[in-house]
Amino acid sequence: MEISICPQSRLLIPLFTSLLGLIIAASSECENWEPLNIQRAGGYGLIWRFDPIKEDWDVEVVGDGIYIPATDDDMKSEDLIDHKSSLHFVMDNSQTAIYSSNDDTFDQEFTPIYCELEELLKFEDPSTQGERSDAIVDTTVDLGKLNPKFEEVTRSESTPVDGHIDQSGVRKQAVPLLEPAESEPSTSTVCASWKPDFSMLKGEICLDNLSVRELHATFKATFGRETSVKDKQWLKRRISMGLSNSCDVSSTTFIIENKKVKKKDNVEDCNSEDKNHNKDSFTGHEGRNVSGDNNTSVGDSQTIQMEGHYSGGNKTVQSATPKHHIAFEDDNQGNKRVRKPTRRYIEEVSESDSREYSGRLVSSVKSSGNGPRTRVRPVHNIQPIRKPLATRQDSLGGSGVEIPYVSRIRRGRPRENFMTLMKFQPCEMGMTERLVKKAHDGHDPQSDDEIENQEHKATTATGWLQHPLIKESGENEQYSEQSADLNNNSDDGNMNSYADVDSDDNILTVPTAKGGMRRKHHRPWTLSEVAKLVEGVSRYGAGRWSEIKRIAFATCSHRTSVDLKDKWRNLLRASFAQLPAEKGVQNSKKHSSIPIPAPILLRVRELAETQSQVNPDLKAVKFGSNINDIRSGFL
DNA sequence: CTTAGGG
DNA sequence: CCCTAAG
Repeated sequence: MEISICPQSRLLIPLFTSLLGLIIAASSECENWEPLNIQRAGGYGLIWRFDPIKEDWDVEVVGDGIYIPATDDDMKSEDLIDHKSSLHFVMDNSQTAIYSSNDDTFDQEFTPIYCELEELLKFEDPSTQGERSDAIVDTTVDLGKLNPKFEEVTRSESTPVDGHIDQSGVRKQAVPLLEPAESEPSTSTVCASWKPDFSMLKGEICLDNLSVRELHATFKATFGRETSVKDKQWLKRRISMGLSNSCDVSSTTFIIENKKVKKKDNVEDCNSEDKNHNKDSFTGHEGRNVSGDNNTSVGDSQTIQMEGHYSGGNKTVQSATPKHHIAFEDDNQGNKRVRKPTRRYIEEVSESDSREYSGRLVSSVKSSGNGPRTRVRPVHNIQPIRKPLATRQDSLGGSGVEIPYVSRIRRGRPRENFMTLMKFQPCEMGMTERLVKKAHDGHDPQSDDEIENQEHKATTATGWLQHPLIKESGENEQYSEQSADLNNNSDDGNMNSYADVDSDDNILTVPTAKGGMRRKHHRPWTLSEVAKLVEGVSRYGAGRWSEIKRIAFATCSHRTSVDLKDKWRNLLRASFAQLPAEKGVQNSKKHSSIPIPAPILLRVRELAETQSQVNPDLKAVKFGSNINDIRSGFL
């Protein structure tokens, strides 16, 4: 079996690795496993080959063998990967299968399918490539059906595939991947459940071949710090995990050379390629509905990745692919799903390491099923010893290549790929296709501005947000909290920018442009957020914070329901405070926070009144209307 | 866990 | 924004 995977699918690699042996992922619309275009990938790639003899995986490097890391740029402005860059399989008979499954039983039914594969796209041979690509289009495999049946298929069998690959095209082997949990130093349970990791494929980016020393180097490259652990097995595992942490990988640069992972000093060329590659990505999602619930569709592998990394994340997001989790073969054992190590896990791993010199257990990040948002809570015996660790601006072995601190820096906030994805899956409320489309169409900042303007106009005209075009503020400089996110995230490999906006690390205050000090965790509310909040309240009523949070703030991993509540409280205060003065606009305040447009405040007040949130004396007007009526007006 | 309210 | 109490 051979699987090609293009570097641009690097985010897939982790996925891939976690899947190897089961090799599948799905999303609600992850219908297609289309051929990888190595050509476009720039000629780099990895080929994993299953050696039937050794019953093991080998990895081969195609092209320069440069493992192109994801640049944050890519993620910021473009798709993570082309949605066509997915896993693909080539059957014995040179047919390629597209995996297509939206079967509900997917996660349960799916069993690893080992395909006898041959090299898919020899990119030295374009003709072959095209040919196969064509063939691929029509070949689909329904995993649901495929699974059970393939159990019987023997290895030697090879049946032609015509148009529709049927069972015979694919075969499944016993999955040798499942091994009893090995004992290793400082394991976490998460790890245990994450079975199919690199260590299973001896390909393992060939960490196997590395000496302890090299492993240490790799470790450092991966995690940005050293380790004293000598246990090769452990090291490999850690590294694997680190690498598997997609975005983390992305920020680290490796060269795979002679089947060894090495640090790569020069990154530029790769990046540029990535950009080209991802250029058109957005259109891939165009027109997809954004209804936010079960139908939410994110493209293909992206969803997978998203899930991979935010498996515990935002519910709304998760619901996008609720039934398409990746299941591991061993269903008998409790149907455990395969999960990538959580950020927390990684963190813990790192920190357990830190213990070596700190002598203290540090971790206390609240990671939960509730989303990327994490908080440092004074729950256990935490020592603020994170401080010295936090700023690590290590560079790779003095090479000058900066390695983002994989485990700790990126806490509390979703990665930008996440954000990017979410961007095209905006809150459904009042959200308009138009807006979405617009976003898809070209991301013209100008037009976004226009939208914003329109919004304002509408607002002022009616004193009401008729169509709260909650802009996904990424593009607008003015209120771009998200853009800040993106930019900031995009600098993952660029430690400098870490200092401010983001990184909810230990530091409590952060210098602002104006010289003031701002709390680190403080995220000024953007207008769009406020609008969302208002809209949310209008729909669900004040008090249904979690609802609002889930629906309207699906994209905002920060902003807990409590935050919403607080903000609403403030809005209320503001709206009524401003009332008597009847100021045209909200000028007087020289608060650092953005001024809230009068119309919004108006609406806040309005809502407050209709929802009996007002002081009894203030709500004279109230009686006429039923709350439900009012609400229904917005539904 | 969610909501509400105080700090 | 944080924390906590209460359901």
